[in-house]
Amino acid sequence: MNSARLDATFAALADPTRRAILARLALGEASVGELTEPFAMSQPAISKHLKVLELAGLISRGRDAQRRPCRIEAAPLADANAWLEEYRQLWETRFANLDALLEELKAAEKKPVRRKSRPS
Amino acid sequence: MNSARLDATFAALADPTRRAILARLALGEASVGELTEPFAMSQPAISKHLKVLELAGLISRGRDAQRRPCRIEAAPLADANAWLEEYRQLWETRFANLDALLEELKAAEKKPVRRKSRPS
DNA sequence: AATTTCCATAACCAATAAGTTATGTAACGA
DNA sequence: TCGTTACATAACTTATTGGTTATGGAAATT
Repeated sequence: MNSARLDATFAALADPTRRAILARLALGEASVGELTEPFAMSQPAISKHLKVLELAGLISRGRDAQRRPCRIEAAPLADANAWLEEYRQLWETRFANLDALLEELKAAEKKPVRRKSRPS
Repeated sequence: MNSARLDATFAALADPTRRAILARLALGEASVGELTEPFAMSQPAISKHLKVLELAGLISRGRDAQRRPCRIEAAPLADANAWLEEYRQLWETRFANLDALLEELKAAEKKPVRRKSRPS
C-alpha cells in the first residue's frame, strides 16, 4: 500500500547478505554476534545491515543482557508479497493474451499489421 | 535460485518509478514515450529505468519503426515471489511458535528464568 | 572497581544510483 | 535528401550504499 514502505522493503531484500540474515532469522532469534559469525565481514557491517532491515520493519530487536536478539517481522513481507502477487497475476494473463495474439498473427501471416498497443 | 538475479530483481522493484512503469506495462505494451509521459522526469531518466528493468530481466524490448515497445517478463517475478513466499511461510510459522512460547512463559510465570534481577 | 563481552556509532572511502543537459543515431515522412 | 520523430548514449553532479577501522558505552563477571 505505502510506496515508501515498499521501497524500503524491496531495497532491503536486494542485498544477499541481508537475505541470508533473514533466512537465518527464519530459524529463530539470534544475537548480532551469532548473525555476524557466518559472514566474512566485520561486525559493524552486519550492524549496518541490521539497521537497514530494522528501518524497513523487517526485523525488530529486544534486550537480553548485553545481547540484542533480532527477530523477524512478517508484516512488510506480506505487503511485498501482495504487491508481487497482484502484478504477477496480471503479467501472466497478459502473457497468455500475448501468446494468443502471436498465434493469431502467425496464422494470418500474409498481412503485417501496424497497430498501437490496444489488444482486446 | 540465483542470488545475483534476485539482487537485480529486488533492486529494480525498490524504485517507485520502476514499479509504476511495471504497473503500466501490466496493462499492455508501451513505447518509451508513452512511459515517459505520466512522469515529471526527463526521457533519458526513464530510459535509464528501463535499462535497469531490462537488465533485471523484468522487461524486454522490441522494434516497431522508431519505437521500442516494452513488454513485461514474468519469470524473474516468479522467482522473487517464490523467495518471498517461502520465507513468509517460515516466518509466519515462526511467529506462531513464538506466540505459543510466550503463552507458555506467561503460564509458567512463577519461575523466573533470567538471572537478571534478584527476586524480591 | 576493573575487566570483559556485546554491540553501536563515528569517520572515512570507493562504488553505484538517480537525476540532469547535451548530443548522437536509426528509421520514417515529405 | 532533409527534417522529424523516437530513443539511446555521454558527461556530469549529488546522494546513497556497503564496506572498513577506531572508538564508545552498557551490562555482566570477577
